[in-house]
Amino acid sequence: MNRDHTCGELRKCDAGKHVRLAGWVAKRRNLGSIVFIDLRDRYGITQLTFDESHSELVKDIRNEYVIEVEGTVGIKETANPKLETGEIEVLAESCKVLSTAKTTPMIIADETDALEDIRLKYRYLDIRRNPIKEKLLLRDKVTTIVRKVLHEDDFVEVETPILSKSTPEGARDYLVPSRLYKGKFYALPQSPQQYKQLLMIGGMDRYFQIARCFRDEDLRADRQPEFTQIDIEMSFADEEDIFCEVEKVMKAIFKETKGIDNLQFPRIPYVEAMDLYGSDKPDLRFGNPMCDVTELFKNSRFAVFKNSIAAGAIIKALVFKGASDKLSRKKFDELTEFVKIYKAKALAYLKYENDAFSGSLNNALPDEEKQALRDQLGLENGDVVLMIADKKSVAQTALGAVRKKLGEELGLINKSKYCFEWITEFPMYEYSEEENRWVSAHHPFTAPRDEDVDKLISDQANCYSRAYDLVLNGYELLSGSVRIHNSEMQAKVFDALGLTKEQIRNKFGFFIEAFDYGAPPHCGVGIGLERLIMILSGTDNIKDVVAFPKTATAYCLMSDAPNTVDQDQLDFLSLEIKKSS
RNA sequence: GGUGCGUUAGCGAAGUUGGUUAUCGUGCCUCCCUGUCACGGAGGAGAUCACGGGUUCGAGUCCCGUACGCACCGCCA
Repeated sequence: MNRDHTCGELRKCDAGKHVRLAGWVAKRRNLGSIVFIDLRDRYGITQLTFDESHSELVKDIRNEYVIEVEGTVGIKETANPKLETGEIEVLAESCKVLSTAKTTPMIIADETDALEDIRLKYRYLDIRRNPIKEKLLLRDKVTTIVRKVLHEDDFVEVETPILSKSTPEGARDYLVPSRLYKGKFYALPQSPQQYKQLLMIGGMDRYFQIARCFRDEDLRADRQPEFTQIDIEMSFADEEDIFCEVEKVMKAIFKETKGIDNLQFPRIPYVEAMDLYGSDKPDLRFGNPMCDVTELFKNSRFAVFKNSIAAGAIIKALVFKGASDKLSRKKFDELTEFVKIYKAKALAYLKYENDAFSGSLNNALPDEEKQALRDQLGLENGDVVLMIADKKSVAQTALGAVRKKLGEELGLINKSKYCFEWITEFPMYEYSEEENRWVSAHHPFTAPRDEDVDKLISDQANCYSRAYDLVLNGYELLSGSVRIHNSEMQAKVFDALGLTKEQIRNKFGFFIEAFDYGAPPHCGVGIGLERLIMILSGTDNIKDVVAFPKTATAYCLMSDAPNTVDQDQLDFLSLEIKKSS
């Protein structure tokens, strides 16, 4: 054994003990004939003190050397309140170098000097830093809680294949060429969706898995190509059962990691969320719902409004109370550019100050319309109202994005709050301009609402499903649905998606067949583990909570994956790389 | 697929209207220092200014392209 104690555990009461520690040299302070060394391991930092008679021992010790030290625990003359072990030091009597280290390319401390790309290239050094280390430890704590809670409720952890079958109708798959079946490919699972449903048919009843998922789509600050899903499925259950189970898991996690036990889980139908917040994942840590003022301007003397409405547009308005002195002309110009990202043509605004209006709409709108607007929105002095007139989906999402942006910038968000909400009754389908057909909004195994069964084929635009998301602080934390469990219903959905019998058999054959042998009603969710850890640890960067993350172009700066392979490897797989055009 | 921003010693940044030896902080090395904990003090080394092309008497600085990084839109059943 190189050590009998860790660098995080010694306290005042250990004074006088003879101990042996091992770890990394975090910092060396040489005061002449007395030398201090901060020794770091996973558990913390302990100061080693080498007095005059021992300072020769550490003459050649440099930062990040791995050393083993024996000594006696002593009390510091003045304590360091910043360290858990700040009251003690170890008066070193020996020092053995277990490993030397070159000068590191980044400073290894809570506050490093390096930017993210250097940290990713030397991720093993980054992991020595508390901010990253703590998130990995939190992740472990959360999965431990999840396993405990679910096992208590009779859920069974089952592992499903990583080498699986390409999923049509979804994200792009990562493919793995087969050696034994030339020209054929395995796909890495986008989620264990079909397997877990087959486990229900297999009578597994209550299943979960901490499951790796892979999606070959472009990345974002909250999206990695491979990620982990806490995947849950239960039989003989509906929304109430699964919501209850998920809420139980969330309550346990927040209780044990944050000491919070008053979580609320309100439910908002999708249509209402879009209407009020312009998002299917609204951040409810602040209010500021949008209002529909289309009716008010139907016969407006402002031609732009009137004509837009006549052409099918709606007008959404968003009020920020008391924000008039915080939003400058320059800010409105910036916001006008911002909404263009979301395809909105323009952003109009009015300020109401000293019982008078000003702003881009002030001259365009007659007094009576402005007063009507003031009355409908309940405007008071100091308020600002932002408006977008556009087709419904654009007006909603663009103004919703403004709500989110200004909520952040005006400091309306209470960062210590955790606001969950269930978004329910998602649309069954959405129209794909690319493919010129209706595609599943969730996935094709999602059950429709009972009252919308007759719209499955005849009225796809107004057909809603039993799919739901759980949102936390504006992040989509999980998605799930009640699944279809009878073949007739499933056939109708495939029909609505425009799939031929041939396509259905090729794409979903084994899966559909299973439903002919007795499928229980079932439903489930997949919880995005990284997003949960991000929120719990207060970061907005998913890379911070992944041990070895990829860059925005899905590249690993540390290992240089993906890489080229030897010709024999390609030959085994009968693969040939096309010369790029 | 698209938009925007960025790339200058190990790391992080500054670099003005194009002008001579590229600046600062930190890290690193050497020396001094017995109570530091972001120790302090003195000295030193360290840069093909991402790459390729162009404009110019002259380019870190202006233009074009490429690569890489970040964020966003599309995409993510």
